[in-house]
Amino acid sequence: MTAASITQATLALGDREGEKAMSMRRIAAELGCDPMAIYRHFPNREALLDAVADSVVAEVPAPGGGGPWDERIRVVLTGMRAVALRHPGIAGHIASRPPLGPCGRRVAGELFVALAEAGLAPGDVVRAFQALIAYAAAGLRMAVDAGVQDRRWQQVSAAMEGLPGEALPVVGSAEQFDYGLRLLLSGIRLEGERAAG
Amino acid sequence: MTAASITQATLALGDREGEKAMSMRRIAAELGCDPMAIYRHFPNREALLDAVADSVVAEVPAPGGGGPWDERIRVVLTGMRAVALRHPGIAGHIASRPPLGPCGRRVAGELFVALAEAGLAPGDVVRAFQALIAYAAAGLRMAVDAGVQDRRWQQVSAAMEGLPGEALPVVGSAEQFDYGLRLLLSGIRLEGERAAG
DNA sequence: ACCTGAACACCGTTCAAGT
DNA sequence: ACCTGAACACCGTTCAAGT
Repeated sequence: MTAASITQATLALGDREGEKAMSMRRIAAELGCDPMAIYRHFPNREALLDAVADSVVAEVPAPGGGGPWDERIRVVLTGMRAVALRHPGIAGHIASRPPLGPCGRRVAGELFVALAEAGLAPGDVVRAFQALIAYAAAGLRMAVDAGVQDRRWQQVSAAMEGLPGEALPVVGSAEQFDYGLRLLLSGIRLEGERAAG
Repeated sequence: MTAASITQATLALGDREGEKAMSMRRIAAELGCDPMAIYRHFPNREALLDAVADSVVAEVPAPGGGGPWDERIRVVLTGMRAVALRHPGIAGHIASRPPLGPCGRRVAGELFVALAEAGLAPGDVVRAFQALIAYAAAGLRMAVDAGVQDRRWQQVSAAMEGLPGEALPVVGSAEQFDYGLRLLLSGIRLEGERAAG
């Protein structure tokens, strides 16, 4: 019974049975221990889920050092989305509380470096970073909820006149995510050029 | 006991005592009725919260018809954020499930029209719309969580080298939200010009 | 001192029993 | 047929009692 074994069991349970299965009682049952035994390694459920989230973020690929800054940001953020969706149980948690453990900080560091390379002023690096993380979290949430929300979203889109109902991009899809990410990166590129020139 | 009176009581309870106070039992106590009485007007708690969310979105200001498309988008989305933050109990729900009731559809319609005016192709209107809504939802969530997360976010920002710790924008602030929104709008403007020219 | 599990204070929702 | 509230199947966390 270590913090790592609890984290691992929680992740496995979430992968298998979803978000709601990761309750203190169910996790304890999975480990064959008393629910209270978990509190010896984590102060509360939130802290445990943070640890699980960070363990998932560890899988996010590191972009090669050489490429252009915008491509590196795309690799990191689409990687984060893909990795989170491979673990459906914890994906919702990652989407609502961007993980800030050691692995989360590594990813954050990569984004900071790339944004500085884009030519942004230090304060704007932080602002753009937060905007990117916010967008990534929201894109992930849309993907997580897609099963539930798709029909509702399609309703809204279809209700708008003059739009071909059949050509609509799927809500929460990788393509949709990438489109918005490219919009943000265009805005950042422009801002960096403005600051530099 | 109408759907409207239940919605109103739920909103008042949430404003007063926060998200967790809006339980079926607490709402029933507020109304002086049996918890099950609510189920005659709403199939479940989710549907009730959707109705509350939509009633809040009714307060979102309509932009004047005349202004430029990007300014109108800013008015609508910053208005949505401000309105939601005036109702802290339901703000979290609005952030995670963009409201798609009648009032939500009115707001969506305004965004669609503005994006078409920007010169985007129909399919890209939908894509950009989803990106904007995702960003708005995420910005709202950051504002809602600011009390909880601020210190954690500041940690990450402060951990990055070469950044002046004192000049950091406040996480979830209106200023931070506006910065990211302007990045997206820059990207959209560029895309519209590219499609037109 | 450490650990356990019973108990507390809740949930959303079902459903049988009453009118 | 309509309505009520007891009951079901859960929660996260506290804390007293045991070792």
